[in-house]
Amino acid sequence: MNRSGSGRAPVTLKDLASELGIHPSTVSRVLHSTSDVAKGAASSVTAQKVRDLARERGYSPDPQAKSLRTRRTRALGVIVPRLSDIVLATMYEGIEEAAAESNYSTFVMNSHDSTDEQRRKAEIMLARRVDGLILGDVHAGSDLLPDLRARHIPFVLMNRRHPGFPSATCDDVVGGELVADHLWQAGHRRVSLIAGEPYASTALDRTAGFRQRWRDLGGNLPDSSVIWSRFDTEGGREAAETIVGQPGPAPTAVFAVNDFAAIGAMGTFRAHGLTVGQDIAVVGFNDTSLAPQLPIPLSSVHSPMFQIGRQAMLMLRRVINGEQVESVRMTPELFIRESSAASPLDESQRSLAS
Amino acid sequence: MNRSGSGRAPVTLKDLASELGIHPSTVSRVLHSTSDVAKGAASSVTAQKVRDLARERGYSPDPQAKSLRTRRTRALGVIVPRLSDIVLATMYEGIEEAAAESNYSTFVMNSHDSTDEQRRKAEIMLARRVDGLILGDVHAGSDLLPDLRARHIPFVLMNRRHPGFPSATCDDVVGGELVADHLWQAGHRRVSLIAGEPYASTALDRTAGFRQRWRDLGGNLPDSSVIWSRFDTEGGREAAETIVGQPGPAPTAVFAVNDFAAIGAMGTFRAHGLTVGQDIAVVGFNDTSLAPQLPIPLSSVHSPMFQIGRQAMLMLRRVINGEQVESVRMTPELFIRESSAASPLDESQRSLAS
DNA sequence: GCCACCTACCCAAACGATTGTGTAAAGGCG
DNA sequence: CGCCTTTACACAATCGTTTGGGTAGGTGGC
Repeated sequence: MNRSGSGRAPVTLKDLASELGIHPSTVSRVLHSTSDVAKGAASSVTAQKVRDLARERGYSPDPQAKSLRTRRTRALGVIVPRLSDIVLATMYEGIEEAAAESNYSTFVMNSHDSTDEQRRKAEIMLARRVDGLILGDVHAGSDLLPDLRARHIPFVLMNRRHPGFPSATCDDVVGGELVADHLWQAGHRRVSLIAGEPYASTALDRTAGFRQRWRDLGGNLPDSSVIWSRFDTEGGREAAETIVGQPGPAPTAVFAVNDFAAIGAMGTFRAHGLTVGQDIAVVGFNDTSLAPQLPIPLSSVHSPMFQIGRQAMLMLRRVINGEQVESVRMTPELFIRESSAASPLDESQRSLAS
Repeated sequence: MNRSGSGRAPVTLKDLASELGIHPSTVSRVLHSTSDVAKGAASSVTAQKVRDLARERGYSPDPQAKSLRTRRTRALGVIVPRLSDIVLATMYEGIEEAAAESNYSTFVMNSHDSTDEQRRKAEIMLARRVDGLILGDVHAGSDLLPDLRARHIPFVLMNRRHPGFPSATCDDVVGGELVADHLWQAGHRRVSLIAGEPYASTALDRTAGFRQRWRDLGGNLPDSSVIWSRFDTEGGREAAETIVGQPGPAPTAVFAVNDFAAIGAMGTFRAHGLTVGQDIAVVGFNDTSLAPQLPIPLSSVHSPMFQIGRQAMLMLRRVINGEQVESVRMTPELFIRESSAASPLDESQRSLAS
């Protein structure tokens, strides 16, 4: 069984020690410590010889042995709905970068936004003895979180927040407000929301931020104009289909809480003969790299996804070290592009145009 | 699993053994084996007691201890250019699914398509003592591969291939041919290629497949019509800019070897007043979930990304077990959509139309 | 000259599992 | 009844580190 992996057996502490004629523990202390333990461990001459030989032989400590002894794996578990969602993937890139800087490694798993899978994947991670978890897929009423806390497992939330637990997120409420301001100022009065999944705080907060601000501005936004949907293009398409099919005058603007839903919606509108940016304004969320490059560039709220990932990792590290942490909400920024640049036509123009 | 409220120290073999008044090794043999070693290890009565207690206490073996002894970590390393590329992310989902089925876990890292980082990340993975590597970012002239082979490290390639090494890829040559056939039959005679990065076999094969077939059909495709580019929207935009700016009659069709490059190109064409699908046909590659949902649905060659990921994982498992493996090339399929559905206008119609 | 204190190490016990070998008791056979 | 298998375990080494204790020999103070 051990055939193929046995290229060259990795060099161990004992190898180095016996080659130098000293004890493995001495080698360990020299290599291991930041010269505070090392000071008492060996003469500077010996220490140098040890370090030189270690480099020469390409010594790298066996992480399994180390973990066994120290009870720390320096591995983290990351659970996301799906990595093929560019938003989560970008956050993961932030995690990975920050993790690598602190000599952590990360396992990632997809939960497909199923609470069952979420729990199952978490248990797999814990069976691997990860030092902590980053959960990017928490659901509104999750009972996994109290459970993990009761078991004293270090974890932080990412992207979606949950009251009472530390999280790194975008300030989604503000994001929603930005869009409300923008559309109101552009002259829109009839809007619809493609609101996302009601179990995700991102969807709830963006929607809530928009609605509250819209009301404050004097706008009217009936419940029927808020369409809950999946986060992907297909979800956006279906929601747009619903919007188009609704009785009464069509909205002049649509806010989709996710770029992909927005893209799906744009497809639908076009299929119904509406020109996005003229007949109907569309605003997305996250400002994925696609948004500015679309045939009709998509207005979108930029959320610092990469930084959210980095923050989540840094927070988790502090939780692991027993520190108290506060949730962070990073500020979003609205980028207005062609998909929502024009003011709505008034009714007379509208009928002329068609 | 570890549902019991103990919270802190996981239960060990020794705990179970002392509670039952037997030796840890007996417990190990009972739990460890698929009743072939277990048979001789304990009476069926004892075995049952062990299994019951293990379940009750939520025992799960310490993977670090296990690895230390067995010299197998059941962890794999995956290196991709960037996980925020939906193509690679989808492949990773396939890997993860297949890995989970075989009780493997995976580390993923981004190399940003830099050979330096690629090597560095590989070393980090190996320092973690992964059982094998899946490389999704191999470059044409890579010297990392022979190096890994010389060190007897089990690995397979994914997405991109490299002569002499096992890989799981799409049959990109066939993919290119499909596009050539389609565009030729639709009546196009002047085409340009947005060819991708010349160090990626995907780009090379798709381009080569197209060019060869195009010539076989009697077409003419000068070198100047093949624009090498990045794989993202920005790359597609730039390439399209180049195409539009070239002297002589503009092409009636463009084949971009990647959906994102195609999307970027579509944006550029539109900005230049060209209607994609009428004035100019565009075909992409990979058939990402976006393609059919775009405002102008994008024709694209579907590559079985998820399956490629699964295959790569299964291949790696066999390599780890010392088996001989053959590369697999999975067959692509062309989906024709609005972006390339129409036949090109001939010159007279063209001048009338404008 | 004695004691205390460094210096520069060594020793050995963990950590939690796997696995080759040993062995008492039970049972079968002649 | 003695001998030889089984049966059903126990024992102990081992994987590579870390880490709390030694300890021998030298140095310095009084």
